This record gives sequence, C-alpha cells and structure tokens, in this order.
Amino acid sequence: MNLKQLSHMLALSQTTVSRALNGYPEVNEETRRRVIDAAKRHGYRPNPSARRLATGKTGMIGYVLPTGTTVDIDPHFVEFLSGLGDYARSHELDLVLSPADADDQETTYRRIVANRQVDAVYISSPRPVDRRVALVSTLGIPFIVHGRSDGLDFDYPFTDIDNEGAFHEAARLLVQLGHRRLALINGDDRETFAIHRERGVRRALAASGLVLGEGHVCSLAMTEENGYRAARRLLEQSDAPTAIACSSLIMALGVVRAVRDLGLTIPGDLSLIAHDDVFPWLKPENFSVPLSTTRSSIRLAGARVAERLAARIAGLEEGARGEVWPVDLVVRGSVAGAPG
Amino acid sequence: MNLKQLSHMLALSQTTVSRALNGYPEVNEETRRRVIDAAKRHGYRPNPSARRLATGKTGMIGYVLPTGTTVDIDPHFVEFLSGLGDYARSHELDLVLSPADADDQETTYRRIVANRQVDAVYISSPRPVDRRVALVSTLGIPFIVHGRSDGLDFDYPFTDIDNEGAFHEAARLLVQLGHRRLALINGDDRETFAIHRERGVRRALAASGLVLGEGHVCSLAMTEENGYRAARRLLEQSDAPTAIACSSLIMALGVVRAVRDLGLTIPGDLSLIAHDDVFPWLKPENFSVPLSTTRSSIRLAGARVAERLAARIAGLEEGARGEVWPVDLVVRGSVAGAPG
DNA sequence: AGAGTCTTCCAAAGCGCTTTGGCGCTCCCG
DNA sequence: CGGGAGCGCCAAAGCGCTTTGGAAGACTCT
Repeated sequence: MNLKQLSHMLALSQTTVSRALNGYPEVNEETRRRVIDAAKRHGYRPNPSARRLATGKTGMIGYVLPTGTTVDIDPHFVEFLSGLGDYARSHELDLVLSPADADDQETTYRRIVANRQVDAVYISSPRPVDRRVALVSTLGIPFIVHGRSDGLDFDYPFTDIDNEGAFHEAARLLVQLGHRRLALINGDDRETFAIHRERGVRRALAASGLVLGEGHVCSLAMTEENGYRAARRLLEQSDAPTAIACSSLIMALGVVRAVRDLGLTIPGDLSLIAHDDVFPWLKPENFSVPLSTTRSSIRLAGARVAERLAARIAGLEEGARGEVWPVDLVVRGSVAGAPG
Repeated sequence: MNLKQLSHMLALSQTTVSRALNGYPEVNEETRRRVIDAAKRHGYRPNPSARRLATGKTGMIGYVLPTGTTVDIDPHFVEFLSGLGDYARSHELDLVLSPADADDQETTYRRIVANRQVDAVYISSPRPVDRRVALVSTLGIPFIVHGRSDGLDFDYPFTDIDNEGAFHEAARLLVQLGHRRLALINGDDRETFAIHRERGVRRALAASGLVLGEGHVCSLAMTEENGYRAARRLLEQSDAPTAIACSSLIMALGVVRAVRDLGLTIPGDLSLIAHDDVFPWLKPENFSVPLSTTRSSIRLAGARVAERLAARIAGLEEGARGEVWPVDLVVRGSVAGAPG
C-alpha cells in the first residue's frame, strides 16, 4: 500500500494525501480526517527510503562503534544504550551503529554524514582535543558529546558529569578522615574523564598541602584484573596508600580481592571509594564491605543525550551549550579514619 | 558528487557508470577502469537512500532492542555486539537498533520489515515458542536466532551453544566427585537457555539416580545480588547443597560473597561451577578461588551470527540449519570432592 | 456585479539510483 | 559481401515520497 494507491482510492491527489498525513495546514480538516482514517484502515505506512530520499530526514541517530579484536566495548555502553533507547523509543527514533576500526573512526563519521544516513550523531569516550569532535562539528550535523574533550578551540554541545568535582569530594573526605597517602586507580588516562578525576584528587590533596605520589596513580582499562594488579602494586610498596579512589566498580572488585589476598581489611587498613555508574547487576551496597561511591547514572545520561539529539534534530536546540551534572557522594562502610 | 555529475564529466551515460561501478559484465574493462578511477578521484559515493529506493537493499541488519525503565539490557549484549560489529565492519554492514517496548517487540519487527529498513534481522534471548521467531519467519526476511526457541512447529536457522551439554558435563563432574546434593542457580527460566541448562543438570543427576531437589533450583535475573540471595537461601537450608552450578559469572560473584559471609569455603564446603560467556573485564581464573567454568565466547557467537546474516543476505545461505556449538568445561580450583 | 482573497486541491518536477529494452557498431563466417 | 551474433553503450522508466507553482472554486468586499 503506497501513496499512489491510497490517494487513488480516496480520489485525491498524492499531494493532498501526503499533506493531510504530514499535518500541513492547507488541507481541509474534514479531508484530513478522511485521509488519516483511510490510511489507518489500510495500514498505510510511508516508505522511509522514499521519504528519506525526498526529505533527507532519516529518523535515525548514529553512533560509530569502535571495534577490532583487541577492542573491548565496555559494559557501560549497554547501560548508556538502555537510557538512549528508552527515550528513542518514545520518539520513534532508531539508532544505527556503524562499526569502525577503533583507530579510524573519522572515516566512518564522514561516511555516515556524507551519505545522510542519520539525522544526528553522538560521540562518547572523548579524549582531549578529540578529532572526532572537531570533525563532526565542521561536518555540520547535529551532535552531542557524551563527556568532554578539552583543548578544543571552539565550543560544542555536551552532556557530562562532574568527574573532577566527584573525585575532589571523594578525596577531600578521605583527607578529612586523616588520610595522608591517597592513591588513584583510574581508567585509561587518554580519556578526558580520567584526566578530570585525577585533577579532582590532586586539587583536594593540594588544598591540604598533600600530593598524589608518583607511584600512587594507575591508569588502566577498567577490568577486575587491572583493579587487582593496581591494588597489589600500590599496597605492596613501602609507602602504601591508606585510601584509594577507584574509577569503576568493576576495578573495585579487584581491589577488594587484592586487599583480602594481602590479609588486609577494609576500612581498617584501607579506605576505598569507587565511582559507580549504576549497573543493575552490580551494586556497591552489596560489596562485602559496602562500598562508598561517587554515583551518577549513566543510563540517565543516555536518555538525556537522546533527548538533546532529538531536540537538535527538531531545531529546538542550538548552540554549543554544555551541561555538567553533579555527582552524588554516597558514603558507606568502606571508608574510615586513617589507620595508626 | 552524484551519478549524474560523474557520468557527465566522463561523457558516459548514468547507466554505464552505474554498471561499471557495480561490476556488471556488459561494460568494457577499459571503460570500467576509467570510471572507477574517476569515481575514486572525485570521491563519489552512491547515495544509499537512493540506492535503497531503487534496489530495496539497505546494507543494514536490524535488531529490536527491548527497552523500558524496568528493563535491563544485560552486559552480555555488549560482548555479542563486539563480535557482531567486528564482522559487520569488514563487510560494510551497519546495525540498526530499534528500541521497542519489551512486551511488544513484534510490532517493531513488523515495522522494520514492512519498511524494508534492514536486509536481515537477528533475534536474541529466545523463549520457548517465541512469537518473534514465528513472526519473523513468516515475514520472509532473512534472519538468524541467537539461541533457540523450542516447541515451534517449523524449523528456523539458529546459532546456539550446547547449554544442556555444558551443564550436563558440569553436573556429571560434580557427581563423579561424590556430590549428592547439587543446586542450580539459573537465569530467568522463561528463556530457553535456562531451561536447557536445567535439563542438562537433571539428566546428569538422573544418570546416577539423583534428582535436583525442589528447593535446589533458583531462576533469577543474572545479577550479583540475586546470586548472593540464591546462595544464601540454598546454603542456609537444612539439606544445603554441596555443589552449585551457576548460570553466570556475575551471579557467581554473589555466590562467593554468600559463601564467605556464611563462614564457609570453596571448595571445602561447596564446589562451584559457573557459566562463563568470556567477558574481558571479569575472568573466572581471577576469582579468589579460581572458578571452574563452562566456557563459550559470546563474542564469537556475535561474529558468527553476523557472518550467517551476511551470507543469507547475499543468498549464499538458505534453509533452516541450526548450529550448536560445544562448550568447554574448564576445571579450576573451585571444585573438589564432596565434604564429609 | 466585478475584483480581490482565501481555501482547497492538483499536476508535475524532482530526490539519485538501478534496470529494462534497445540501438548501433564491430567482427566473423559462409 | 551480406547477415547474424556479441559487445558496449544509452535513453528512459521507474522506486515512493515531498514540494513547488499554480488553478479552480468559494467567499468577501466595495
């Protein structure tokens, strides 16, 4: 059932039917009703390929998915996706994932824009001076960055959480509790979020005349194993930290295991605070010692990004407004005063 | 740069240029070379919307993403996606995720097929007599089911792992080690994989004249918390199991925590085997007591599904062939002879 | 009553590609 | 040298929608 058939059976022109369906004003309400009714009754659905060809609108938002046998999409992605999908569903948007070589995502961004495959794109896990952000903003397609890229000489729209503030708060609390030797087990420090977190910790320490020791910061992919290794390394050195801030719940699992292996306890020997992106399947309150966290739902962020993307597509949002969400510091049993 | 412009500047017809580019035989090799060269030099890329309108081919594979505020996409999805993306990338396929109400995915499948939005779809987490499978197969779009749906009165193409065999092997090993009271901490038993796993365990027990006790099987969403709760419940009852088979590594985390909370040890008081889908961020060998697992890479499955989908789109694969992959049983420190 | 203004609808021209049907040319063979 | 076969190419017709540029009819106003 296409426009032609439908208009023919209504004894109207395709123009009128199209306009009636798309809410254009120059059609009689009575006629519109008739058309809409008939369309519904015959299950007419405009062919999106044709519509796209004519309008350029696709009803899709794009994301370039970094892939490669050595590349791991991390589990945060799925939570973000849940939120994004949730919003997208209610607005009839689809999401197209274009897999790309992790080291060359730009070609793919170019392609999907040149091909007008999507109405908007988002970018995640940005790094400082991120070339994708630069590229996409010159390409002139609506976009939102989830996170931030520093050092760019132009503004761009983003939604980020206050990573620096969160880790500043966490570190400040630890310092207030008397800790003098803090360590940071961070994510990949080529990513902005990790840099911001480190900055937050350093700033808090500096406020009390302390520093983050040379060997007291680790930047690794956020796996349980890396959390374990980092913690072992930190805790076995002579000036072992008495408190650790950790960038992920998954890494924190490894930290807890290391602590146990070394015969230490939390929070007796070590205070621990981790960042919690709010996974349904792993909760900080369920750690053997309930884990203090800086908490921010990545799922909500996904929904927000989708919302802004939709607004931009509709022309309701413009400009380079960046928003930074505050992060909750949730104190649980894993922190205590410094030992000794 | 479109076909018209390109053909004009080559002083050829659009037809010839199109054919040259698409590898049709009726064009002189010399001409073809010229055309391809010019296309490359001018960065010509056929407009996919137009091509789609003309051919019906989209170069995309579809997936209906169940969403809803109460619906959690589980982290397995992201690993599957990695594999799928990996293959898709090398074959210039994109993936479109259409979010849908988790309770009504069929409408969305209908839509994407009717709209010819994608060349093929896949279905995951199938249940017995899954209506999506029935629907999609009548819709006549190429598809692959990741997993299996039992009780359908027709065949369909799927790629699954031998869940029954895996848990049969696991349970058999435990029985051989002298365990008489086994328990199963399973995933949601509305899904086929969980049913198959339970069947595997029961079959192994039956072979030795044993049964899976009434209170010895739990079916829950695969979260750490549920693993913990299930394990507590099992271990605190009077006829507590001496061995547990567990459907997920994440749940196993909870089991381990419960065991510790109860002052028990693995494998002294309890033997534990879990299914490992092979996450890069959580490895069974890194559990405090290295975890025995039934192992099967869900990532590889993703790549395989993509491969079959591509083959079907190209008309290289037909029929309802189902493939069932064997699962490795990897024995580590978490199993031992039955206590007492 | 005639002119002007809306209102409501239509025919037709794209959007950029593929594909059908056919045409002219060369080549080979009897 | 004439005719049939192939080769290489082209013009034009879609694919199904939106949108431009009217046009016919109804209505208002003077």
